[in-house]
Amino acid sequence: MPTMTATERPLRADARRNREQIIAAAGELFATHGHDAQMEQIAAHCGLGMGTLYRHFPNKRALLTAIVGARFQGMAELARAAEQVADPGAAFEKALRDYLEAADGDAAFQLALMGDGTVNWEDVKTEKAEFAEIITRIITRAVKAGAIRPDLTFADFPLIAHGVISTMYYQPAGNPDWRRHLEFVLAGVQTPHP
Amino acid sequence: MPTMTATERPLRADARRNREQIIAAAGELFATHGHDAQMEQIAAHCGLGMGTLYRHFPNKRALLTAIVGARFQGMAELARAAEQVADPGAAFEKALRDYLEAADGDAAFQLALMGDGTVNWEDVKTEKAEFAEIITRIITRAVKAGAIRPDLTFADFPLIAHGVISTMYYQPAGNPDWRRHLEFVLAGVQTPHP
DNA sequence: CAGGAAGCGGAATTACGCTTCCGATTTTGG
DNA sequence: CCAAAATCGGAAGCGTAATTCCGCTTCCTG
Repeated sequence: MPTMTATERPLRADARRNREQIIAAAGELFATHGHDAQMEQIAAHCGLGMGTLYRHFPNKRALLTAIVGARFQGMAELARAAEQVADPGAAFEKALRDYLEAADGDAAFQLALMGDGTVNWEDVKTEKAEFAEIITRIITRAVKAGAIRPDLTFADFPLIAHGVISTMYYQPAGNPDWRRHLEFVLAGVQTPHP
Repeated sequence: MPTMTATERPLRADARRNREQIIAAAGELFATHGHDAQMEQIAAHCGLGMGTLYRHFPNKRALLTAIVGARFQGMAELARAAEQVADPGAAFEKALRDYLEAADGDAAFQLALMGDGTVNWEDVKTEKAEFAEIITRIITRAVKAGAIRPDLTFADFPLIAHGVISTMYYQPAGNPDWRRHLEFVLAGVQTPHP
């Protein structure tokens, strides 16, 4: 029950402020340093003490999970936008491109997407399902239109995306190799010629 | 100067035995547990003490590097075999397939190939160069024969291979998803149709 | 087969980072 | 403005795993 907060009085003003600061700082530091970002760094970055940090998030994993949840909402947003593209093939391509573009530069999100064990997926179930649903629709439409391999399913989306993401992750930030990698993958996903 | 061992007396018999045991055990444990394999586990697995382990390898990184070096020699062997295939396109495909097949099930080698920072590449320069040379020849030949994209170079080999390897690594061992991923990648690397 | 160099064992040392604790401080409701 | 409740700060506690140290043992040479 991640967010079963029915009868809960609103946070005290300072607490809300701090919580936001924490999420912002942690998002930034995790993006830069991946899971190696330290709790102390994060607290310091906000000018807060450890106690405060731990009052808001019981442990590092919970903090990371909260951030990944937020990122996923952003992804769903992007996917919805891609869905608006008229051409089914172009819509799929945009969805994939935007997804990767969004992951670029965010080491912790990359790790999370690749499936290292540092996120409580239980607590992001909803956000993830929302995203999956949209992508599924996009893929189905593109397949029906004959724009991409007919055997492509939603399960392939993480597969191919994560491959490209690993190129991002294990390369110095800013290295553009992954875009070339993406071109190969996109070519491979096209409807094969006879 | 990694191996500038000119005037070096041969290891004592027991020492040589132990060194081999260490490499074997470490190779196994790193394969199974990745970089999380512990030095103590490795020592125990050989029935040796920590001191012995550290006499042979000054630290964990050196041990890992030694093992990756050995693996790379194996890779070069495989690449040479692939080069014997008459059809240039098939040779390339075999080289890629065999490379990945060899990495399957070896978590530490996968990490190393993806480029996490746990290997001293300096100390494996030779083995790596040897491998690169062979793969370069294979790619050049396949390009000339028109079997694969004309813009493909050696630099793309790690790129596409590592994408697939990340699917291996971040999936429970034995999961075959990466083979499907590989099919996409192979399709994407083919000469594009007009 | 004796002497000494080369090796070995494994407990103790270090280092590092997450997490906990609790007195001090700030906010809020009346 | 006051007292209770909610928050905060940051030093101390812990667990983990690499690495070091050094007295003891085993192999090799003459």
